[in-house]
Formats: sequence, structure tokens, C-alpha cells
Amino acid sequence: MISEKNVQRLILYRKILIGLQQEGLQGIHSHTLGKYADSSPAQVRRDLMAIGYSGTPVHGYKVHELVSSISEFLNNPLPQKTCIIGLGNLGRAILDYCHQRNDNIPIMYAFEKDKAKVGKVIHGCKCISVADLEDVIEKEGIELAIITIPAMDAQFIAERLVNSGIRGILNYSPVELRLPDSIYVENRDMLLALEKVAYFSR
Amino acid sequence: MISEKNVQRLILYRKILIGLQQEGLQGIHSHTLGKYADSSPAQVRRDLMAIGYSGTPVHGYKVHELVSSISEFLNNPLPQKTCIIGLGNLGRAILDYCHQRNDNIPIMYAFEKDKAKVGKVIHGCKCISVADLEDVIEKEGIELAIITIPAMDAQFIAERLVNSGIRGILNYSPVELRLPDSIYVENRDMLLALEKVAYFSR
DNA sequence: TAGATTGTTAATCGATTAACAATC
DNA sequence: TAGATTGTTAATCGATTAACAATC
Repeated sequence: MISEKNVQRLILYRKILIGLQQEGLQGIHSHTLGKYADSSPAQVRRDLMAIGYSGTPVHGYKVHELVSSISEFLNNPLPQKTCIIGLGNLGRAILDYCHQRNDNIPIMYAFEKDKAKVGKVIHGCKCISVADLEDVIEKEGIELAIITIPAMDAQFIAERLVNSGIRGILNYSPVELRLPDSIYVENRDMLLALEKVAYFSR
Repeated sequence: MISEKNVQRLILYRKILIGLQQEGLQGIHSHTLGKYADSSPAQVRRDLMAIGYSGTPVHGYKVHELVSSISEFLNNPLPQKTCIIGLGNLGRAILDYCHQRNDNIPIMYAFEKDKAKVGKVIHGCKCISVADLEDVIEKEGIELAIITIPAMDAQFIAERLVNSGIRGILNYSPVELRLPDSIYVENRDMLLALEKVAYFSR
């Protein structure tokens, strides 16, 4: 019933709606939301119907309730604890940006090789030695991981993560990870993104 | 004939093939390539047929020729000059990773507010004041831009970029840019990516 | 020749679009 | 009531899958 694309658009809608809400907007039409999200009005309506939320003729959708409905659909009953592997430039940028933007997905620990960083707290996130990776993940019940380490180490670390109980990985390293199908992996190779822009910009 | 997904997969195939090539692999079957790229063998064959490249029964595809064929299809006749806006943690991470990985998309200039950084050369990329943005982009014929600045400034900068002649934007700021349809924008909000992983990991 | 893989075609599936009825 | 927007349904479109013929 709900497709992967559906979910992706719902995530985007929520982001846009929260932004508009902060500007004081109370109601919105499928037409307007679609414009911001690059979807057709019909698409927006279908997506919202899919999660059981309806608008009213003439007045459209109530922003506040819509955000609640989408969150109810997207959010896990319990927060999904997250960790990040690697605190280089990219790791710090992600921490900086994601820190407490979504309480349902708290980034709780950062694992690092560099002993100079271990023990510090960066953006409310404890920096721990990679040697303790398995222990901490199992003990704390961490479910998600963000990988920002060099290509060379990524596969090995990913396998250790999976063996410790990680269920989903956001992979910023330029490697296609070979992991069991039960693990959800989202790859975000930055060069591929740029190549895509290069192709479609012409 | 060629869909957006087609292109995206071709970009991924090339990346995988270049990796395998460096390990010494000469030939590959659609089955194997599909495994690495999370596509079906039939999908791989269709994608490659779409760009006019055929394999041979029994032996499959020649890696070297395949990389050439894909590159021929993806690459612009002339390199597409690229700039990056913002040299915070994220900007430096991207520069570090993308620097000279694809000569056809050289990142030539970085624009920065911070005067302490202006004038320096980071990863072979000159750091220039944002005040000179229009001049440099027009004079050098820069086509693509990567945005890594805070949400607040992104829309304004994006409009300046477009007015200077930028055709495609890779947007890492957490803002949906409102730009003419002729401009190709690829959004890479890192929080949305994490939310997607959170949803699909369960 | 037998086997493995490829390209080709037809059938299926799903998602999007278009037209319409329903509602405040 | 008239107008604007919504939900619903049928029609279209495209992409994927499955079965088969072709090739070295």
C-alpha cells in the first residue's frame, strides 16, 4: 500500500510543513505543498490519503494536524538510538546539523580511531574508541549507524556493526557495502550525486 | 528512452566497474554487476543496451570497454566547471573527497564569507570571497554549484548563482530551493536521509 | 554438442494522470 | 448558490518481470 517513494515524500512533506508552521501557517492546499515538494497536487493527496489523513474541500489541510499524522506514521514507538562512525569533517558536519533536530532518532555516540578525540563530548555526543564498538552498541541497544569513514575501512566496520545488532546504515563512504538483505543501507556517495547533477543540468 | 533511474544506475555501475577494474577484473556478467548494484541481471542488461553496449553470450561484458561506453554516454564533451559555496566542515569534506576524482567535473573555486579563509588554496581549490561570486562564475563559465551553507542564506545565494549562469545545483542545505524549472537541483538533506533509514530499518 | 549467458518479446505490475462526483 | 478544493474512479503510461530464442 505504502511504497518507498511514498515514504520518502512524506518525510519531505513533514520537513516542509514544520518549516511553514514556524512561519505561522495554519492551513495548506495540496497545490501549495506540491509546489514546495515538486509533486503534483494529486500526488500529495494520494500520499496523505495513504496514511489516512483527509483534507476538507475549500480549506485544504490543517498544518498542525498534518504534521502530527505524518509523524505518527513515520515515527517508531520508541526512539531509535543512532551512532556515527568517524568524526572527520563530514562526521562533525552531520552531528552539527542533526543534533536534536529529531528526538526520535538521537545520535548518541560517535566512534573514533583517533585517541585525541576519544573521551570528549561533541554536540552532546560522546566520543568513544572504535575498540568498544560492539560492547556499547549491544549494551545500549543502538539500532542505526552513520558511516563517514574512508572507503578502505567501511566494509569491515559495517560487518562489525551488523554483528552487534545494527539494523540500518546511512553510508557516506564511497563503497557499496555487501551486507545481509535484512539490513537497510542507504548510500550517499557525494561524487555520484555531483555526477547526477552534471548529467541532468544539461 | 533513457529514464532518470537509468542514468542513476549507470553512474553507479561505472563507479563499481572502476573499482573492480583496479582490482584487475577484465570481464563481468550482468548477474555479478547486478549483485553489487542491487539490480536484477535483466535490469543491468537493459540499462547497458540503452546506451548501445552489448555483451557476448558466455563471456558477458568487458569491463574496460564498458567503463568507456558509460563514460562516453555520461560525460559532457567539455568538462563542467564546478564551484562550492561554503567551506565549513561539510564543504571541506566534499572537497577532500571529490578532489580530482572525476576530471570531467572539476571543483575549481570555493566561495566563503570568512575572510580568514579567502585567498587560501584548499585541496587545489581557490578560496574566493562570496562578494566576487557573480564575476568569477560568469568569467570562468562555471556551470555547477554545491551548496553547503546554513539554511538561512541558501535561497538568496541560490538565486545569485542562477543569475550568474549556474545550471545545476547540489544542495546540502536543509532548504527546498525555489528556482526556475530549467535549473536542475538535487537535494541532499542529511536529516531526511537518516529518517529514511530509520523508517526502513524496521 | 551442451551449457551458460545474452538479447528479445509478451505479460504483468504499479504508479501517475485525467475526468468526474462530492463537499463545505 | 457559486466556487474552489477535495476524494474517487477509469485510462494511460512506463517500468519490471517472465518466458523464450539466439549465440559463442
